[in-house]
Amino acid sequence: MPTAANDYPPIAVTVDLVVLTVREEKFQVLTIRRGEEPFLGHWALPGGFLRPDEDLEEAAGRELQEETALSAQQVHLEQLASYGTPDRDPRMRTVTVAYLALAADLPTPTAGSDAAEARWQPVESLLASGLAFDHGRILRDGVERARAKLEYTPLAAAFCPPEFTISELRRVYEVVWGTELDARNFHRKATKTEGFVEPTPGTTTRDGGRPARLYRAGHATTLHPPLLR
Amino acid sequence: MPTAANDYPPIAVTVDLVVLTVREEKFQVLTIRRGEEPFLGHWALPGGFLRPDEDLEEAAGRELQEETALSAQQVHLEQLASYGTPDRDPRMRTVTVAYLALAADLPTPTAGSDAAEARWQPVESLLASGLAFDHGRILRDGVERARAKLEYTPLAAAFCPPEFTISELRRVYEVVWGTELDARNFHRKATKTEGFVEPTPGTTTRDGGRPARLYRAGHATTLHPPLLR
DNA sequence: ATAATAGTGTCTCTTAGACAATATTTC
DNA sequence: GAAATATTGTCTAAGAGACACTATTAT
Repeated sequence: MPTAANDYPPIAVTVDLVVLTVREEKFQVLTIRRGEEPFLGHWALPGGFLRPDEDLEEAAGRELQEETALSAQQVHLEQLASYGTPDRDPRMRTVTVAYLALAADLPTPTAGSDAAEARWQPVESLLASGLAFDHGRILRDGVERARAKLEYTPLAAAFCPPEFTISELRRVYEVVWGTELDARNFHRKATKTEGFVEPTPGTTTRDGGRPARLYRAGHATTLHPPLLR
Repeated sequence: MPTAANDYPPIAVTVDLVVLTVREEKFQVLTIRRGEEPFLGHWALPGGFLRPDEDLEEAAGRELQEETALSAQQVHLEQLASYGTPDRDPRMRTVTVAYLALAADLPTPTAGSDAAEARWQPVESLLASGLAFDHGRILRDGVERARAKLEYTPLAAAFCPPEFTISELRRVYEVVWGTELDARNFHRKATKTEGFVEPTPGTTTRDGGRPARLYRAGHATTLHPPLLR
């Protein structure tokens, strides 16, 4: 209930992105190398200021476009959480709204409009080596959100190209969860869970062996029953 | 990545609360009647400005204390989401971080430090009659979050007093979900799901009939298996 | 005794997980 | 044919939901 906005010093609002993908059989995140202090040379999550006339999700989509050349149509984008610890940025008081983006492993340039270096990095090693600001915590939260959502939503398909095989979908689960799944039981569950995947006429042999049917993402928003870890 | 904060006009950051409880067999939310324009006389969610030295959750806890005299120890408090549509407040640009609070039906004064009138209202009728600002959307998101979390977390106990019966726990599910559950099957699931509830030595007859064993909330953070709707 | 709520047992159906068997490719 | 992956089928154990039945209180 704003009553006296001027009583308080201004707070900068930023939007940060946790862009996740499955790449080379590893769960990876898009990082930017910082070109200035503080944390010069450290890796950080991409992000930037909220502009005066932008909605939050709009700002997230714009940053995504600027940093990855991925359009919001090609990725799943959802709000993750906000972070506002008073000293999270030593220069000024900032509150950041973090967004989670899940993308297929496209041949992404990963070259942003900034001169800053951009790179995909495996989530686990990056969490161990550390990130600028409180981005380690943000990444951890994003990874946990993604892992949890695979259980009860059809979101694994967001890590796949528009048409994919059941094996490709299964590998997403295996890489994101870090577990092994029985290919035969997974096949049955994925194809029988209402609205998870829908078959296309096509097949492919890109994974070797017998040709596999190609599927598209279904229309379900929730998996019944869930695919438990 | 803040580079030039002064390039942009200041944005006010507020914290709003969706405080939910089960009261008189209905799913209710704490509302405040607005004492000034805009939306004078309309119902709104409690909330206020983020102070210069406060973390987000700290501000949420403070507002909760001010509005309900409930301490953060007595309620479950978690971040819900942030809302920042440019015109969400006609007076100025604001971004609000909404928190979800789940409380037992204590004999709450519901009299805040403000002179504003505070009242518990049934969620459904309030969503139908409308709320100030975008608080209808925030409430809707909070209600949906609460409903979903009952499925796979032991959070229903947050709506109960420290010691409760299985029937009281079941009524939480029935009221929040708006469904009827089989008392016998529910009893078996609740008591057998690892870490959901743990028995105490006591019993009570406050619900009538045969004395019921009293339980406390268990230590689990996730229910295996989930209690599906 | 009757009403009310608590709690246990039983039965059936569905699903999960283990794993055998078959199908269709490439080399 | 051998190797690789896809897909279907079968078996067993566990959980969900329907519901009979027993237990313990108040009136």
